[in-house]
Amino acid sequence: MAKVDTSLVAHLPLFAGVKPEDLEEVLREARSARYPKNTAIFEQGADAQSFFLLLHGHVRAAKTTPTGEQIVVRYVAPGETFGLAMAIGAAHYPATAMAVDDSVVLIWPVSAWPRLIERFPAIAANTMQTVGKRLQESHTRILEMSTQQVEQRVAHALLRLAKQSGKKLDHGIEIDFPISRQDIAQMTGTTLHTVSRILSGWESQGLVESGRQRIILRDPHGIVVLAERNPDSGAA
Amino acid sequence: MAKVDTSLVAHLPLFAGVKPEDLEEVLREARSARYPKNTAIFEQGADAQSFFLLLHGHVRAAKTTPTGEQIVVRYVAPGETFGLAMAIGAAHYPATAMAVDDSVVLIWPVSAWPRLIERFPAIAANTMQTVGKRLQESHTRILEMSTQQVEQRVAHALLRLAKQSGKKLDHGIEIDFPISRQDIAQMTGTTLHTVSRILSGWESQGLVESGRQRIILRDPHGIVVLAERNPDSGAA
DNA sequence: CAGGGTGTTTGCGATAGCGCAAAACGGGCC
DNA sequence: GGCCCGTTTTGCGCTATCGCAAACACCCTG
Repeated sequence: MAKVDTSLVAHLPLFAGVKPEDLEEVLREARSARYPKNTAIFEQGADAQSFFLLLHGHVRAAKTTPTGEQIVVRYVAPGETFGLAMAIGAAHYPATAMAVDDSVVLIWPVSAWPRLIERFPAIAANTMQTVGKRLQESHTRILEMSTQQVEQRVAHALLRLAKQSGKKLDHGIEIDFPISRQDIAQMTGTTLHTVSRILSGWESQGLVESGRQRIILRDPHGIVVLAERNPDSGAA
Repeated sequence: MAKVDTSLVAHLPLFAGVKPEDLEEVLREARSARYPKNTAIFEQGADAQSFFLLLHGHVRAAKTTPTGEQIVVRYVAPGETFGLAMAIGAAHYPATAMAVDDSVVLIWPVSAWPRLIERFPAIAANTMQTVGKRLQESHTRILEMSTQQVEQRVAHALLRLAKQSGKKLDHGIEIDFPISRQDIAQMTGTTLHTVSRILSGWESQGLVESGRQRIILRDPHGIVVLAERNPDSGAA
């Protein structure tokens, strides 16, 4: 297993406030692993034995209901942590993590957590902020699901994905990992059919360009307008 | 301002792992205050200058959209903390807190937080768990909003309220604070009209008894059945 | 005890979005 | 180069739920 260069991760929010010379000690406790596209990293309900930092690739965290329905909790971008169950006192992972692209992660055993935060309180503080931010994002999502129609929610979801994982092209912004209509439906609380109809519509208006598991925002500003427009103020 | 007896709060999750003799020191940094029914404790967007522990009463945390729509983030029960913005690194309160009943709270200035968690790391850990639990509850709520119909969501919401703040009566469980149909609508992502219709239906089936800002679950088990039933498996 | 105001109930029409089904598409694999 | 499979598109009918409006009920106040 190749050693991870501290300079590659020193700037990450997780390590803010950790002295560079200490960082090596933190990394020594971790191992790295590669997960090919479409492999599970951990399963919902499994014992939370590790926590993770994504170095390369993209990971989808999804939650499944007893009846088999799924929602996408979030997409993890490089530099973000995931599988923090133990930090919040959960013994089992509350969701399933799947690599949607070939991905490389750092893995710490949960047993290292108490020692880490004792030696490096900044890590605990940073994690607290991360969890807090996710809580606020969740609330935003609930707010949107409560007050907006599907089209607006899809617009917001795409804009967030573009911001988090967008690759700038000269003719727009491309979501930088494979994502299906079904995935977007599971992020916005609708069906793949409705998402497909919406994207088709947008495509014919030149707002997006899309294909199999691929979406390019051709007119991000136009989508912002859609996202923010009051539903009953629109033209016919 | 009356001194708060440590024995009244020693058992709260927030103080788990804090030695009783240290508790007094923690409480010395707080002041207590009383908020009459229907007064705001803090407003969304205001500077987060304090964090709170509810001693008596009930508090509603609600978030408002730019266009004036509201959702209820949660109801705070006695013993719970709220207004933790600063713990998660937010400079402003992300929601408005309003006493829905005459309420008594302990108030710490945010400036006390760094000192507190340094001297009593258990408090930081407990807060982390609290925030983590709320995050999971948010995800559950998103899951429900994505996959269940309104009637089931209302059922779940009432069951949660009953669990958190239910008063046992011989003929059922009463939600122990004033709550309107509108409030329930804002918890479940629907309209007060739909909630009213649902409750009327349940009332005629003997599942609940309700009135002005008052709800009694007469048949909690029956409501559990509703909450869990697969929508398309029900009888007429 | 009457008045006013907030919360609740209910009817009715409108519709966004679902659900099902089938066809078209695309692309990788052999 | 053809085949197979997962993804996407699209049509069509259906209905859960909204939105508006009006009538009510209840409580607190004066």
